[in-house]
Amino acid sequence: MTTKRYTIQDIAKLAKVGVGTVSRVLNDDVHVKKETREQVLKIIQDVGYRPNFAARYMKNKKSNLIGLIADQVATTPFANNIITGIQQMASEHGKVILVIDPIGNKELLQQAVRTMIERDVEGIIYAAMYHQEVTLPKEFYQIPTILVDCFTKDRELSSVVPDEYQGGFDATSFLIQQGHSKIAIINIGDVSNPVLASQLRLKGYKDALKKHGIVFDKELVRHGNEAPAGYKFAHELFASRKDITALFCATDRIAMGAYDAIKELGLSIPEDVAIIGFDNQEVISNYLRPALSSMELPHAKMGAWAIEHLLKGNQDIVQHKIKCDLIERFSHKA
Amino acid sequence: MTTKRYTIQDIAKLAKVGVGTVSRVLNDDVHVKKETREQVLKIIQDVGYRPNFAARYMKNKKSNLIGLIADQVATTPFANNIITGIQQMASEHGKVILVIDPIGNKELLQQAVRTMIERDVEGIIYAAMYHQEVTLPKEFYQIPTILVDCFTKDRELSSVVPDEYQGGFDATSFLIQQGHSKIAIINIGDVSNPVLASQLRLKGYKDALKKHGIVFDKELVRHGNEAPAGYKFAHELFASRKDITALFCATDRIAMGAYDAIKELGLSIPEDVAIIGFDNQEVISNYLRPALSSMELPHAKMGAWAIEHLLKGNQDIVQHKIKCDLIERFSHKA
DNA sequence: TTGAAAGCGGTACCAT
DNA sequence: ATGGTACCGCTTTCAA
Repeated sequence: MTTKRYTIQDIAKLAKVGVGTVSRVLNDDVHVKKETREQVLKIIQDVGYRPNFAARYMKNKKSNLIGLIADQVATTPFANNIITGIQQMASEHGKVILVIDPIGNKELLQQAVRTMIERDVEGIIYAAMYHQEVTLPKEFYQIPTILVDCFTKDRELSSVVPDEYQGGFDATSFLIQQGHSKIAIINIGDVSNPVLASQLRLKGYKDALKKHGIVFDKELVRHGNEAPAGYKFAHELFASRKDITALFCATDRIAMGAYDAIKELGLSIPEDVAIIGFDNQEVISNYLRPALSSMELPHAKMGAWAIEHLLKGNQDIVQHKIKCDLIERFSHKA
Repeated sequence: MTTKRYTIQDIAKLAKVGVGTVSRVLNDDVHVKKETREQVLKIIQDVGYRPNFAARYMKNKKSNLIGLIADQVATTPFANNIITGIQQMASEHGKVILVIDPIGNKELLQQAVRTMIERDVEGIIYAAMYHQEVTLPKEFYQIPTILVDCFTKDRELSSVVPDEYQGGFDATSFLIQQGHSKIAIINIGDVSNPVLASQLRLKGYKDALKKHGIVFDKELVRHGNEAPAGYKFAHELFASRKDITALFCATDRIAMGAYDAIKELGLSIPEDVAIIGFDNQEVISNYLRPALSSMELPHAKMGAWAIEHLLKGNQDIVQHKIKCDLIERFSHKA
């Protein structure tokens, strides 16, 4: 296996032409006689020759490489979506992706950027596992970088994040348009130290209420994480307040827990209560009974945007937000 | 931005030494006077010089690159696990990963291998989205390749797959040891045209029964896909056969549907029925109430094995199976 | 239309 | 311990 690799010289010799000529046919240069071209092509075929990329690079200095630093992909259920968005878009532009996961380690991160710089990537896309502020080593500032689902305090690196506020606003507005006015919300995180997404989604919720003249009732909001919180708070909410007819869960996982509680309470979805989730984590939203309508976190779109912005070559730094769309399923009336 | 890139010549000039010397300090060669080294190092620091990888490669011919072709990552909920397994192991060996997703397209696949050959990857890891037979273009055969979660008919490429049979066997044995003898199974796929995992898991189930002297009862087996099948068949099963005390679901998603049916039937997990899933798809198994015990598909381990086998440099082709471990949670009695 | 040769940025060998 | 230089595989310019 891994037999000797042929070089352009080998091909030239075999075809009894100069290396220049071989190079020309490789690059579809018109200045090659038809027969010569065919002859060379045949030999290339026969021996299975492939030009060496590094050698090419030495001349033209185009790496066609994009670095993707995806922190803690393992624990990120959405990672595939962003990787796919990036990868697909990149492929269309003839680019190839180098991935490194520094698994939350500062040193590995530093090393990752360096590796990428050494390989002369045309840019780096740094993706966090959830919408947050990050601090990055200075190397990032010497090379075109796009942040996905995160941003730096100094705002000197371009970023693309979901529009959490709009998501919260639209989810709530949708419920209101469906005729609901007593809309509870189980938000993510801690009231005292809320994550960004939490604050923004709640603000969207409040503003939607206000816009429709519904007074905000703080008894209707809870904060917690994951399915157990959804379960616990849905129980609390529906036990204490019989007037609630709709529930907005800041996470599909929270909704998953809420479903259990609601069913235990003998309430029916969507007849007695309408539910909207957030994240659109398909394994959950699609398989819940009834399937859960959810605000989609635009991971693939963020990835695609990142690549496009990178390849545009425009060095302006921009902070871009992408809309969260409501994916309608069956957790509310039509 | 992207100011001129310094070369080793620039550094040599600035440090007033020869390029050889700079190269030596870069490679930690001992034959450099301490002061000279420090001087050079300082300049490298100051200007932020990083050696060009391609130029290095031209001499030593080591790409330190591994190609990962992950087909349809987007639709594969486990992709992160295998990517992580590979990526982490690779990093430890100083390797870097080039990822391409041919999204199920033959032509893109062909192109992907070529790109990888051009970049002189040390090997390719091809990962499928679920355990299956695949047919690969001939280029794969000219370069060290490891197949993850799949294999070729000719068996001339090394592969690593989960031990589905053992998974089915162990899951069933576990239930039997818990005192169950009426164990239903909702398997994946179609009876008439079952996927490999389906056949193997079922065989494991049957053999475990036999080993413990329990006669196989074909009324206790169903075939279907995803949560809706789990829901439907669990209803059927428990309505018609009151003697069933345990259920083995060939997929956590199937179990998810089964949970709903069982709860609707007023049965309790784990008191009335014990359940074991398969795949250990954490977003589901972890968040179901009660959390679902499940046979883990060893994605990360397969990825790690693939890299290790690749880097061992041993060109023998081997078909490797990895054990599926039972991740115990709360869907059965302790 | 084609061949010869310089040069990309490193490494390593040969002198000194 | 250090500098000079050939060379890695390719592209491109120059001459023929």
